[in-house]
Amino acid sequence: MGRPREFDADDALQAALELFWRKGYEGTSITDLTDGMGITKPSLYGTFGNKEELFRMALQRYEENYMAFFWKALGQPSARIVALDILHGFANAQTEECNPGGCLGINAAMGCSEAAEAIQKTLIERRQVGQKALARRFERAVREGDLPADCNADDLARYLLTIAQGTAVQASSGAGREELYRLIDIAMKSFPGSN
Amino acid sequence: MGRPREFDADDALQAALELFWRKGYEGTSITDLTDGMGITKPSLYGTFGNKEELFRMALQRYEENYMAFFWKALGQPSARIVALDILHGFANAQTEECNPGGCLGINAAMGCSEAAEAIQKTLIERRQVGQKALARRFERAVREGDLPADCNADDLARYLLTIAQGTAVQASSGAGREELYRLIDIAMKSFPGSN
DNA sequence: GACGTTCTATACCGATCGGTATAGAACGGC
DNA sequence: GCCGTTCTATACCGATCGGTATAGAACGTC
Repeated sequence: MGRPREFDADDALQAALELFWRKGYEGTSITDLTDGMGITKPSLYGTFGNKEELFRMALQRYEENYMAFFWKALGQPSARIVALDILHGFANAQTEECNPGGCLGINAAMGCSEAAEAIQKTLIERRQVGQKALARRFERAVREGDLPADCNADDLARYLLTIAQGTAVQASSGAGREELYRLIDIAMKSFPGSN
Repeated sequence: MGRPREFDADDALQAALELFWRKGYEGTSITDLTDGMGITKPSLYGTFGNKEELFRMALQRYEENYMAFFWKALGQPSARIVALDILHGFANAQTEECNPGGCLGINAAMGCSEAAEAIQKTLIERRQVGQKALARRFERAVREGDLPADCNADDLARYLLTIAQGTAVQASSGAGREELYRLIDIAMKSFPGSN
């Protein structure tokens, strides 16, 4: 029924994802997208709706394909391993050779015009969802005696994700994986029970 | 000699600085600038050259008026106080009520189009200048016995500025000063000699 | 008070922004 | 082989982008 599309929508979405990752939401123009995805504008709008919807689809793909380590890490048996897996997972994603540097969620809309504020808000919410989930995991660790009773789970979760957000900036500035790993070694000395 | 300008160039630059701080380099349009600065386009171009030059002047003003604590902190007598002053200084600047949230250097051009790559590169360089200066200060501390001999000054400087960059993201996402202060308390547990 | 100078105000520039209308090409169903 | 459908290609839309030309207004100087 109807003419078959001449491109692979999944490949095109991946190309869009990488463009948004590198150049941000507003920094990526429709022409950048059509060129990089290898499709024409009507194909883009017909398949993905519009720029904002395309970005949201790319963001979902990003979370599924690059941030999966985060939710997997929450299942680790000890809080320390949870923390280490998360920091190493972020460092890996931010410095993968074949990826753009840094983090899509940070690069996309840190500062932006009014037109992108809805996207900016979404990205802030996504960060807070992750932070809250990590805090819940640490609360459980406190209840289980895995973390000391006087440990503030919210503060500890915020601390770890602040490190991850900082490494995103570092990676976008050219830092390599080994440097981020050494940084994580230092950061983990703050983790309860390290001394 | 000629008609006197009807606006205060310093006030106008401050207004531009705050716009760039909040909306980033590309997210701030010339119309945003002329509206916010209360001047017309010919006045803007006549006084500040063009958008890029205006941004660079705003960046210089930012470093002088909001980042001065950094260079002052380097003069503190102990490495620990240097580190604390720097982290608190960043947290203060990033959460000042009358300021836009976060950090101009982070908000301005994390992800951007080709047109802003020169700005992006400048901002990366400015971060590295600060990181290198902090590393030199810690090297001195190692020589003076203020930090342990096995302490890697480069890694420690990177760690602290990664925290600062992370708090910039947190502040742009709505975190308050008290939350950042508690985060800094945790981060400082990694600092050599804390236990 | 005419002059050169420096500002401001308006109107305009080509280019690009995100998005779409129109026409034609490629399919399955009948 | 014609039909409805769905894709693609081109050309186009108004709006906005950064930047400027032109004209007039406000000054000090002579």
